[in-house]
Amino acid sequence: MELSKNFEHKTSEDKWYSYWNEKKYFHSTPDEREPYTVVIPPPNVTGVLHMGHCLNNTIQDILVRRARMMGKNACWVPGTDHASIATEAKVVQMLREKGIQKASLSREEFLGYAWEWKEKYGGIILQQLKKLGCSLDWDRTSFTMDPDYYKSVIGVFLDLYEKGFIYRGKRMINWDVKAKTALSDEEVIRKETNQKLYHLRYKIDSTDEYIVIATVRPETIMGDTAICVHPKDERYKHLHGKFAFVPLINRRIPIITDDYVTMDFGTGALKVTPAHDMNDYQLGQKHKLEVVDIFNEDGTLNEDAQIFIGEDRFEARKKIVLELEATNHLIKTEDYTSEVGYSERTDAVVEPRLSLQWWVDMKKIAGPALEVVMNEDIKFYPAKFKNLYRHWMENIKDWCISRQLWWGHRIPAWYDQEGNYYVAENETEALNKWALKHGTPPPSGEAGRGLLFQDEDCLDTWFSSWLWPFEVFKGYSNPGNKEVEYYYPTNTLVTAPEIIFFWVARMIMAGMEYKKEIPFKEVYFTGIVRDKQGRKMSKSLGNSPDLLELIDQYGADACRFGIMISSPAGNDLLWDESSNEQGRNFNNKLWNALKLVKMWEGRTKDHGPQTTGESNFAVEWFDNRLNEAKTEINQLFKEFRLSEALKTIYSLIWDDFCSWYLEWVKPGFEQPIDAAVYNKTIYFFEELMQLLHPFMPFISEEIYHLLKERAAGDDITIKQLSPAAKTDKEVLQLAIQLKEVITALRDIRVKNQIKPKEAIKLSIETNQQQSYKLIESILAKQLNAESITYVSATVAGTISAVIQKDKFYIATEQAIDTSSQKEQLLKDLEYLKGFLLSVEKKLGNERFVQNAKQEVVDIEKKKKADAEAKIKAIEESLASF
RNA sequence: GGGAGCAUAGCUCAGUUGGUUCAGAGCAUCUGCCUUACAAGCAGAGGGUCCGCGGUUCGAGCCCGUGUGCUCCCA
Repeated sequence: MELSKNFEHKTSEDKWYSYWNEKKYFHSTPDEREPYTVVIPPPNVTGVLHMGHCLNNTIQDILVRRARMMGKNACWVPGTDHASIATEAKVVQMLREKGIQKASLSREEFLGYAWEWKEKYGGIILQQLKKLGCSLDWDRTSFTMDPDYYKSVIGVFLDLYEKGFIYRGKRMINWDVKAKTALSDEEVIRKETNQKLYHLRYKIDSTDEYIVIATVRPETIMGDTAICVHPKDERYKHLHGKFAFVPLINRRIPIITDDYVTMDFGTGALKVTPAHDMNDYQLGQKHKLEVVDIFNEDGTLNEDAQIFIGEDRFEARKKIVLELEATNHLIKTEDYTSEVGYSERTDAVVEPRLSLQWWVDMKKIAGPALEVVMNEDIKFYPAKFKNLYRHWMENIKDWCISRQLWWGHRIPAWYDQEGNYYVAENETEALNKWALKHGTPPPSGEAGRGLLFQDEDCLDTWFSSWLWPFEVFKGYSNPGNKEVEYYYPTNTLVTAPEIIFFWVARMIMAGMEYKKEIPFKEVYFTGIVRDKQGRKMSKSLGNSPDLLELIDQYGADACRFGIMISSPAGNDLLWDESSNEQGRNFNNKLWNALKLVKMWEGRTKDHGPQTTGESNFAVEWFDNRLNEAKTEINQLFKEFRLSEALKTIYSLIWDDFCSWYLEWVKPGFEQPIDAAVYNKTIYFFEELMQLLHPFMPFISEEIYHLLKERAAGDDITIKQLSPAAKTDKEVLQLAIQLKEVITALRDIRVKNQIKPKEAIKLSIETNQQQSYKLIESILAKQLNAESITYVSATVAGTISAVIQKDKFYIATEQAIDTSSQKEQLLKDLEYLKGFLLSVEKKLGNERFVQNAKQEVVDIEKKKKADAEAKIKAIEESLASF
């Protein structure tokens, strides 16, 4: 069969992915084998694949595919989460484009549109994972709002409420004015922002004096209910207990003292706005200050502001500054940088807001989750994240779980007219609780209707995704079922460190609370994908390439290679498109090696002229080298050093297999190849493809099938890796020596400008002639030597070289440039003498000989002997000039 | 303000109880090759005060202290 010039990734990818799927290779059912379970970090339904997904999912696929090839029952569960804020924003936008206002719709109508949107777009990202080659069990695709899953989320809420772990409370929360919902602390991104610090003066009551405060938020002065100074601040001592007037609205507010105030910041006088600042709120509670909330939920000013009613907060800021200036209240303006909170999803500046929300009391649930990480029941890779985790867990704050959104799990709480609430599975249950409280029989049918109304809010998305590791197996909705018993705890969680608190910590809490067992045995934290300049890839910067385009251009295997080769374990990676080129080039290399081997297929011959030492040694060596590499790779996988494992495989294939082995066994032009060597070569190639398969699944499957005819079902995806065999150190060592000799003598050829086509006559002066006999014909072929002879003295009129302890003489037609040789030998000699000196010094040091381990001393002695032998050889060579 | 991490070749990084000829790899660079698998390639080469300073040790890229620079997380 004629092979194409290059590997054609497009046809190969489609062909093999659908083949694997048809064969159900990725589908898992419980059996007697050991399970290897991975649940995908559910991508957000609104998302499309980006480089972070590429890294994260490639890693998972590598682990899963390798487990599948090592006798495990591998199960990788796909799915998505409902992403309440992001999805609701998308749906609202879609409606707006259709000319529909959300406010004009009922909750049911809105949810109808939302589901429609989810059905249409929500699966895109999962389809994209197929393009990447991910071996997910598609029959298990889960969604956090699937009916059973939904019920479980509600069930968990009820249970935690019953246990007293959930409460409702009025507290300061992060308010997203765009999405009009509360956010948890983790959903707020702090960014350095350039601002202005305005110095404003407030008139003191009954005097002509003023007090000057500094603020970045002049638009909130209408919410001021005090001015606070440090009790020891001499500048303000005479004002203690007095009152000041808020400019423009003339509210009379007290001047209070608290050592919370930093004297040397601003003017040392702080305006206190309890409704609109976290710290001011606490100060307000301590001093029992009035709370004046001047904002609407969309960030515009309300009637309590008295002025600029209906204006947006930032518009109001501009206008009030002008007004303050006009009325002579603005003293000066300074540039100032500080951190401002932005909504993770909408990028709106977060408004601190006093609000009644639902909370999880984290101190009650976090304990066991800290324990299992600290004692390494759950192992973190890299381990440095343990510290971060501990710090957060030990300073844990309550979790605000209510969101003022419709898309999500609706909070199962019902209110009566008197403001009492009843947490229950459904309205009937709530009515029962209401009846119990009021000492009446539960109303039925029409009588109960309209009596209670359900909480309008829904739950934080993470309140559903923290159940993911067991609920994808219905571990809560159908406890003790066969699947969850088999697959849980899962094995490896692969995720980004930025969601360690959002998700990882909370999954551990949920696992410990509801399964009394860890949710996963190890967590592998990937790095962040950055661009060449080290900037995080993001939509707003526009520095994130389109992954599907890259796959189209380079192929999925090349993209997987590109991201993995530049990804040191657990560290951020600087990704550059050129790494995909490296992947594509590697594909090309593999393809060409295949073409070479296939050329031999019709030309095998039993005991042909190629059955010589060269092939035997080459085969024996590569067999050992392969097993040596397998052992290394096993170890690297144990330590999650996947990038290193890929580098090892890359070098094994490119350098050892292609550059050395194939050249050593390659027959002359149109010459036959020994059948035994050919079969061994096919076997080696297969083994290499198996090692490579988890990293580059498509081309490895393709080549596996082109190497020879395969029986039905003989596919690399499910072929089991054979264990690493013991290696013969002598063979490996001899090959290293052989390669060194070839490289050094090639260097001499280049330096003496001997044309590649020009044959040389090689003489070797050595005391290990037996070893050279084994590799003689390889040497001859690799160096284009027409003859190799063994000598016991210098050969006159040749180029000489000293490699290790042996001397080599190259006879050529060309004139010899002895000066450069001599120069090189002198340089080597000088280095060796210096080296010898340092070794002798070490050995002459009594304390070294006494203190160092015996093997270290022995090594030094060997170094000394080797150096002396080599010096002798060089000196002899030099003498012959 | 609190905590964590990093600093090794032009770039990205290995360097695993301190001890081989230990100063490495890949990419990039340079030189020579269109050698019948591969120019997306082959052969070869150059390149580093292991951030500065001090200490421990027979011995430090590795351990300790300190300074500098950078990054991240939390307030």
